[in-house]
Amino acid sequence: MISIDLIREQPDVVRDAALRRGDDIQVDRILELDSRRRELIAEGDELRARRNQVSKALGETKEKPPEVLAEMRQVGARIKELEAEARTNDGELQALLLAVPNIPDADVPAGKDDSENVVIRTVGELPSFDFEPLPHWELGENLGIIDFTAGVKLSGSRFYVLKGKGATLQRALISWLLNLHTREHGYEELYLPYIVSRETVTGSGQLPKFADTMYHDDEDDMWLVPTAEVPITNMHGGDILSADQLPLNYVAQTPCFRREKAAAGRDTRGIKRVHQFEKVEMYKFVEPSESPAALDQLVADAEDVCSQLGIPYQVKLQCTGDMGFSVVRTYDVELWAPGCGEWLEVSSCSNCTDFQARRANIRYRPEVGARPRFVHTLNGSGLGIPRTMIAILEHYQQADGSVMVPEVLRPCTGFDRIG
RNA sequence: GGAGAGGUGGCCGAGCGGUUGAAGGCGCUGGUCUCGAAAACCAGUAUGGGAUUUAUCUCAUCGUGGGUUCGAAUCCCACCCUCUCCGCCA
Repeated sequence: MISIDLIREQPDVVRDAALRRGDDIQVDRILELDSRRRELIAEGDELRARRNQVSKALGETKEKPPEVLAEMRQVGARIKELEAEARTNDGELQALLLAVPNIPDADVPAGKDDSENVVIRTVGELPSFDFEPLPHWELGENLGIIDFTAGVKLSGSRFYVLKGKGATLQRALISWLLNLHTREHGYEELYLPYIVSRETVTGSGQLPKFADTMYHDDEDDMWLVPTAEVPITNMHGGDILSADQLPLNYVAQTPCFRREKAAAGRDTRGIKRVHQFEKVEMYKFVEPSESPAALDQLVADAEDVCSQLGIPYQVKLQCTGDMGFSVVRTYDVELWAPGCGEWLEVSSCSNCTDFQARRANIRYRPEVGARPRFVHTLNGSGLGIPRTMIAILEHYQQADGSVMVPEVLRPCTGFDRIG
């Protein structure tokens, strides 16, 4: 959520920023509702002040003049009217404010979709094969480690089963990642609920706008997490942190549940886009002045994973049209998958500045006695597991159909080759 | 799931219709004292909204939402959460 002060002071900046993303927002209506809001508060407060004064006086004497009581009854009724109008007014205002996206950084390239994202750097040589590299869905089936039929049998399309060394490879990858981030990158590990309340899913911004992208339990009104970002953001919801608690760096591995309705028909082969997948998520709560550097660190941590896996990757800066709603700047990290012949987004690292913090009400006190300020939040995958598995399988495949395990994972897998 | 107890400021805890935004204690910050520290003493110490001549004025908030009343932390209703015991269970 953006600050109402910013819209009041610089409506054009906010409007133009939304247009750069391809969103049209109702700035004029927001300003109108905001000024009505203040009128309602002024009148209501005045009446409440009078009522408080009279009630106090009545409390001090035994006299209860009926005409005063009658007048106060009217004042009370008017206050109720004003409160009702304020509720409707604020409801509409809130809804419109929640639809205003964050302001992209000035140097973020304009563009309408991911085709206009800008490659910042490419690291590592694209491998050449003296045989035709296979896509992971063929490798996985040939090796008996990915069973698509079983997934469909159990749950339907976009579900799969990992078997044998495939399942072990995933488990090894997860523990290697968590070890790396906790031991070398300075993150604290969290184990989180995978099913969260409506309040939690609202605090991080998925509700109300993205309700149909999540799985939901009607009976208890609980939601399956689409990313660890949801519970982590709300860990400190409503808190006022002290400056010496910052920065907070968290890492958590969770499954992510996504209905993928909007992507019907896209990426239907393999495990690139599925309804349930594992992800290791990095998350930072920092002081505002620190957030640009924290974003660079997040990207560096994701890149370190790619380098250590020994797979070529590239870093892209998202253009305005591809950026998420709550971010000012996002870098994607993509691993090269020679079998499907494409760069796979395995991490998306974003600076949300105070946008999420404002919504989830996460503040800190810069110094003892100072007014609380909103923190800045950042998140980045480190990494998404299925796509990393794809890159590993396709990059390390051999002419005989087997797959070598990357060096760094071998202590965790206990084997160096699949097949 | 059943029975009971309870949710008050950073924490503990009083209050149970009217000078209570809230006693008292702890903590924290500043000061006095001290070579320094501790102790003691003194002072200060919530968050958010609105107005503003930025000195200040005002409103809201005692789990949440309603209700009663001139007036609610205090009474009534609903919901949420925590704890204890019983049941069930990985």
